[in-house]
Amino acid sequence: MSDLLRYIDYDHKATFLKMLNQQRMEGEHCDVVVVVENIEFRAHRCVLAACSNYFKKLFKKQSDEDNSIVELDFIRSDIFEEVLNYMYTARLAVRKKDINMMMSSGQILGINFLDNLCTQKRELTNMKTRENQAPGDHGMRAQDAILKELAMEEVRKNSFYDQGMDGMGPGGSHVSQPHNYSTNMGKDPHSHGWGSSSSSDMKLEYLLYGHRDHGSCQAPGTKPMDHNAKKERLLTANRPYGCEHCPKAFTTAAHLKEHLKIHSGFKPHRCVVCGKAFIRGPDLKRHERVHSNERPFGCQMCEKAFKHKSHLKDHERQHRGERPFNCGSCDKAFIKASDLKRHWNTMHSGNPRRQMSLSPAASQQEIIACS
DNA sequence: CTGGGGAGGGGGCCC
DNA sequence: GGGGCCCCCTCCCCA
Repeated sequence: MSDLLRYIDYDHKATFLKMLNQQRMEGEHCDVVVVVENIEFRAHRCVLAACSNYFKKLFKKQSDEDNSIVELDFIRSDIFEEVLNYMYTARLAVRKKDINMMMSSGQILGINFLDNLCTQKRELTNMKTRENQAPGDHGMRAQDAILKELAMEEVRKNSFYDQGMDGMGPGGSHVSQPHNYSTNMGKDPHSHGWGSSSSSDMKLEYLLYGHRDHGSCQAPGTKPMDHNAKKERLLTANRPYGCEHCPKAFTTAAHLKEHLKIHSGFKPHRCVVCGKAFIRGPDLKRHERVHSNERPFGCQMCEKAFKHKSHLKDHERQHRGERPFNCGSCDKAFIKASDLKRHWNTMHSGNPRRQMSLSPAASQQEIIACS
């Protein structure tokens, strides 16, 4: 289930879990029956709605007292069984000959990542065939597939909701009761906790793509620490909002949301000169000084000017003769923290007495994380 | 020639 | 969006 949750809009995840827990407390009963080719499949309404735009829209139109039987005639029972299995386990098993059918069914149901996974799987299957390898495990972990995609190409903008809705063509689907599929989908953020699709597209996107770089949150140069130990340490420091992808934790939900963008790999701010992309607008703005050569941070004591304010700060220490970064393993001192780090890595990294200290002038700052 | 350090530059990302 | 801190990379100088 945890893998599945990666694909659900961040804002909806809590609601989804709450509903699931509530249903568990009520005895694990499934509250909807889906009939396909006269075969009944029992499922949780919230699971279906969380994974499929089709069901999300469908259940939005129904009150809880409405019929809890849904009949589908646009999908094969064995395909639906696998789709259902995917919804509950985030594992997808599909025969090669059924990939197209699975993809079209996924489109109609508004399960876009299912479509992506089938594409991946088809390519993988073709590759295996070409390489004349014995067929392996057809079950493909959803996150692995997406991580594979991220490793192979840059992240493209891929509208999740829109494609899902477009896939539901007229006459392509119907259920036992009449429903108007073109109204109100996602427009009421309060009824079930499903937020507005327009405002959550970006969040959906990065959650859809999952974690891009598992090692990115580890401070460079630090000894790898156990993930749980790190998380525990961070969470105890009055940071209740922990990231589920890395050990970091934050003081507010807004900071966590901002941080989650890092894991998406989604960089909407692109430099028109060199094409380099950034997560944040201000970072792009700063980058543009590379091309414009604008140097807004001038030194008061000499003619020099800098593109980064922090560079000016480093530079000003030269004028003041400050060397606040002291090596704990020898008597060297440095103007810049990175110089100290480089020195320590080259001169003392084999030294078990791994210590660096700061002069009183810099003791307020936590300069370098060093295990 | 090589290694260590000074200094500038650019990016990541937390607050 | 801005401020700020930290990191790494690179060029250069010098012992």
